[in-house]
Amino acid sequence: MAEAILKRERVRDYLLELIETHPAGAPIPAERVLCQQLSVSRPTIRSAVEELVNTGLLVRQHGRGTFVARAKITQEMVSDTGSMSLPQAGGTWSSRVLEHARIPAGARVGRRLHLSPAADIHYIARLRLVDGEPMALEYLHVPAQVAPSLTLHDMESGDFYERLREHGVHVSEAVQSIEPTVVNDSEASLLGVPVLAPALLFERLTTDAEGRQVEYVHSIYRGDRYRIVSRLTLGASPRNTVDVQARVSGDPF
Amino acid sequence: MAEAILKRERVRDYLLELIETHPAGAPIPAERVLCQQLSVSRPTIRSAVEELVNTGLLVRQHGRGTFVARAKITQEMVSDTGSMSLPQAGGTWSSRVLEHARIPAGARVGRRLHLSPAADIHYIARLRLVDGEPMALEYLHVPAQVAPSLTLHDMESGDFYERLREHGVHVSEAVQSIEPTVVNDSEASLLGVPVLAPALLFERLTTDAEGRQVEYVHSIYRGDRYRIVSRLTLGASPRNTVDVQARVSGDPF
DNA sequence: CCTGAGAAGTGGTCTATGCCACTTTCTACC
DNA sequence: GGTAGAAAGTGGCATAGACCACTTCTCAGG
Repeated sequence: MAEAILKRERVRDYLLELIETHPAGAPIPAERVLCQQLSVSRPTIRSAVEELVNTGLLVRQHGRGTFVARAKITQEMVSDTGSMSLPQAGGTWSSRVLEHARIPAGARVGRRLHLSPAADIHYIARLRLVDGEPMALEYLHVPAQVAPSLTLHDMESGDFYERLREHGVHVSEAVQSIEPTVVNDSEASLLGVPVLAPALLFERLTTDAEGRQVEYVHSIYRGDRYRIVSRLTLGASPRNTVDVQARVSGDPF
Repeated sequence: MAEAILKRERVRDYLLELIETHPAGAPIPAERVLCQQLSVSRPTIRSAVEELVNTGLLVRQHGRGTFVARAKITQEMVSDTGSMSLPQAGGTWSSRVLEHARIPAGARVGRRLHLSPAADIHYIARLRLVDGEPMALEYLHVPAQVAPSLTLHDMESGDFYERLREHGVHVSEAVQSIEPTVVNDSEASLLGVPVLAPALLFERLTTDAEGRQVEYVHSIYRGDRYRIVSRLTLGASPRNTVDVQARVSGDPF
């Protein structure tokens, strides 16, 4: 499999170099200049620049130029397309399984899933990382009765709801709550933040087409790395509606 | 701000029509066909399609075609009030004005409102209560230049955006971020919670139809009394919902 | 000295076109 | 009948060029 060296990627890498070596706010060469320097056409340049603008590394200003963004670490906002999961920010997500078992639900989880505390559930605890850095702790619970043959591999899969569908469970809706909290000792050490650091507590209860509770997720997200951003528009529609607009564009300084 | 009818937007709207009228998984016309139908060039088509792919409404498959995405995840924020305000929980809301002045913006607020730090703003700090019990602290900033004759009464009014409209300011959109934090000494005493208690920090930057920043709001909500609840449904159309997304930020304001 | 008009440079949009890579379908050969 | 291969249709990448909109700077004219 030879390297399919795309010009667009070559340009992007070149720009990333520039971004790293230039201070925030510094201008990068004009698009027409880059064309000559890299021997590619302007649309190709624009495509590469656009990608970096979307990820927040560059800021374009009409008539002035293109500049290195103020906060270089800002990542792109991603709308999760297929699977109904927690909102995921840009970067490379990975996860490490901390614990995995088939255990009784217990009182708290049992109440949420409308189960007897003695009923078995599939349980998995994961540390979720972005670019190798801890981002969140996630505790997933699925009643054993709902999907008896669920495997660890199923629960680790990126498209978990697809796997559930293969087990005959058709997810239909979920109620999610978000509240602020602070991390305790064990959470702090797993996430690599100080004890009592601010964090977001997500809870999600998912229901299938037959009205059964099929999943309860409890997550702790690092407050210093995670933030919820929403864009509200007042338009023709009667409510505060917004069509999926992915980006909150680059913050001019 | 006149309509600068961009072809790209025309194509996008046309595609949105198709997406709404076609079932999930249905193919949309080939790019070269769309070119003829809409009398635009293929790069323009591709640009519009790309936007919708990024927002998760379409799926492209090399060699096969472009299809309406299978399931869109939408997240509806429970917000009872019609106007574009912070989500408000049940109960009787009231507020107590803590401070009110016309002062220079200062560096932090100035940067968000795109003003010189020396530019005047209307400033009001309020303690918001629910059923007589403190719920949140709210700090509202409006550039004096935008609405020179704004009064305290205007800013205290329930329908603040309606008052702004009477001053010739037509609010059009806002970007809001939510992150976890803990309260400091003064916040703690005002809210009646212990120091370091978990809280939610809301920030909202509002823009008017002319693209001016017209309002910056900074609020601290008690974590023990306030929680965001959202209902996620699978397969619904994104209309009349608020899509919440997230981003990683290394430089929180 | 100040001011305003224009030049020059920037990003923003769009066109017309070519070729490549992948998938599906149909056909011709065995 | 089965199968390999060509053909057709799709999206993926890239080019060269044109014109527009906005910003900044310069310089002539007051």
